[in-house]
Amino acid sequence: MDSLKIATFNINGIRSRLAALLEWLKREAPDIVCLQELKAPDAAFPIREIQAAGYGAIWHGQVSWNGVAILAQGIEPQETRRGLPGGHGDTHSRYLEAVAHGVIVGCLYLPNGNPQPGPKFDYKLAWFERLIQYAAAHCDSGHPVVLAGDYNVVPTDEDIYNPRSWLKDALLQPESRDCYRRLLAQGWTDSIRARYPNDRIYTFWDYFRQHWQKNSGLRIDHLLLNAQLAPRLCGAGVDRWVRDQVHASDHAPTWIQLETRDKR
DNA sequence: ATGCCAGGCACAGCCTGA
Repeated sequence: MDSLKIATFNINGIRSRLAALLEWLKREAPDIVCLQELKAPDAAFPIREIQAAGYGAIWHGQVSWNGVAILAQGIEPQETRRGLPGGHGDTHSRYLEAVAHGVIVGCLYLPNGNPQPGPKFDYKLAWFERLIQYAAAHCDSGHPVVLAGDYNVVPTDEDIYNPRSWLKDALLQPESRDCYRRLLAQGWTDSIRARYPNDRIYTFWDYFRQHWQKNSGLRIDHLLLNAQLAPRLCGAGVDRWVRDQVHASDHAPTWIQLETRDKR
């Protein structure tokens, strides 16, 4: 291969969306996939079907909510972490990390945080602080690292169709955006924004009010690259056709391509 | 200010999502 394609996809229920996942894998053939919102316990993860599609996988499920997985084409991802450090008593399955195809891949599902203010928003910010602290070491490690997932943050007003009706939402709060900025300031590259500095790019369209049909979207799924990987970024996109299918997830797969050999 | 759709589970209305 001359490039490495890494995707993140909030699948919103892997059991309800398995056929869509398999069709997408077949058509787009990503090398690495980060999945969020499995909404299934570990025993219900469809590993057989995913292996039949040519992917190895690791997963961290949970009954009803959350759940993350990492898929790798043709190989078994080598798990390096399950859950962020700290967060005593945090039972949510929201972080999984592996080495695959020569890169360290962190797959994350950041808490939504609504309603705010309130305990759920406090949990979101506390989780974000744990991520920021953990990511600092990764950023400067000298290893190639990508942190991909559903960050549940709209970074700026350029990342939403119209902020007016979302001003009180946890995804747009100054505290949430400040956490995201501080994470980037460690030295991470927001690869979609780097690749499309002036375009409206959305990765999520809620099921209400015909938002998909009107392209009233939000950009909340992000792939962050550290300094070892950023120079290799050579492509990015959103597989909008997946969102257009009947019975689709409210997110679309979001992906980047990395040159296999470093350009520097 | 709330509901709007949608998935999952106590399979009947909730809870959660974003």
